[in-house]
Amino acid sequence: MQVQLSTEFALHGLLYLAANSGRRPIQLPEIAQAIRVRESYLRKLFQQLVRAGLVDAYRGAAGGYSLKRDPEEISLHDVLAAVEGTADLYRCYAEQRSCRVARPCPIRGAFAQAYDNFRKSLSRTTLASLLHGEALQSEDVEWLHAPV
Amino acid sequence: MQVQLSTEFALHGLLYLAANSGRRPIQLPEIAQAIRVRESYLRKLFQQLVRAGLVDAYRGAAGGYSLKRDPEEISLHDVLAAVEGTADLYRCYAEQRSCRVARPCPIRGAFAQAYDNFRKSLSRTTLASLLHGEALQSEDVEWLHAPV
DNA sequence: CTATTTTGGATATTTTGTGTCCACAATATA
DNA sequence: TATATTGTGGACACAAAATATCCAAAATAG
Repeated sequence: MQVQLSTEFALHGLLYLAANSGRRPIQLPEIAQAIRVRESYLRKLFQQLVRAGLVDAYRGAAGGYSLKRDPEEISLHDVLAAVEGTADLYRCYAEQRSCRVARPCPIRGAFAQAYDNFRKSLSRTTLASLLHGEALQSEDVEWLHAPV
Repeated sequence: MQVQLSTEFALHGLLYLAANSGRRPIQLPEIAQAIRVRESYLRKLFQQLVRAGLVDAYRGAAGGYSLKRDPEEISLHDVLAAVEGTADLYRCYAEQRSCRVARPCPIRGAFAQAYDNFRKSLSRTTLASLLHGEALQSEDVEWLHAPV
């Protein structure tokens, strides 16, 4: 049970967009270079983020990406869900094969509740709080801003 | 991010042991049949559970497996940890490549806290509470008892 | 001793995640 | 309108992890 690397990169990319929301659309090569991920890979990732409704994409010359919502409105959970989906944590494989555990299944229930707590906790952290949160010194945000 | 099938099966196996803790060691073929998992697969799983200290194994004729601790003392989290390990949920891959996010990393911190909530929640459910918990009707436990 | 039962290692198969490429569609702007 | 630019979607290759099986060897009850 681990968060995918894709989620980490998506997060870095989104933070870069959040930190540079003044300027309008930012091209993929710039984002890729800033967060040190290969362009070809990040390209696919951003397609997912667009489909998930986290960023807007603009085609053509001077196109690029920008956040669709305010950084305050995009939580860690939103990003995780966008990249990795929202399937149940506990698959209950046995159920499809006439599992005889009680209905409603107490195992599934326990996992669902724990997962819910997890997601609630993640929902409390947003791109904005990561950028200017308590844990982040102002100097540390440097890297997120565009190169001169 | 999903709980592995192995964890589900381990859980079923352990519940069977818990429900039959009166009789002493129970052989693998019986467990496998009871929870409807192929013997060869469950065998490997139980080796993990032994190494993790959740069950005792007895070799030789009349050998088998039994719980090492009381069902009240084995939580969902114990089982999950035994099967899937206890690595950090968020790997922070970028850190190994000179990530410039702040230290301590706020992303890692947020995930760690959420994961902690998740595990705390799982720790509150034990084999015992699954067996005679509120959510489980007495009749539903039938299947966990040895065939006559 | 002997029959039984778990062990540990090797290995095969399937599924999932990671990573790349390119023809095509959309669009700003000259 | 022509052209250069930028994202899209699909296909594909590769790597890693999960799932699954087998068997010779070790341990032990009787």
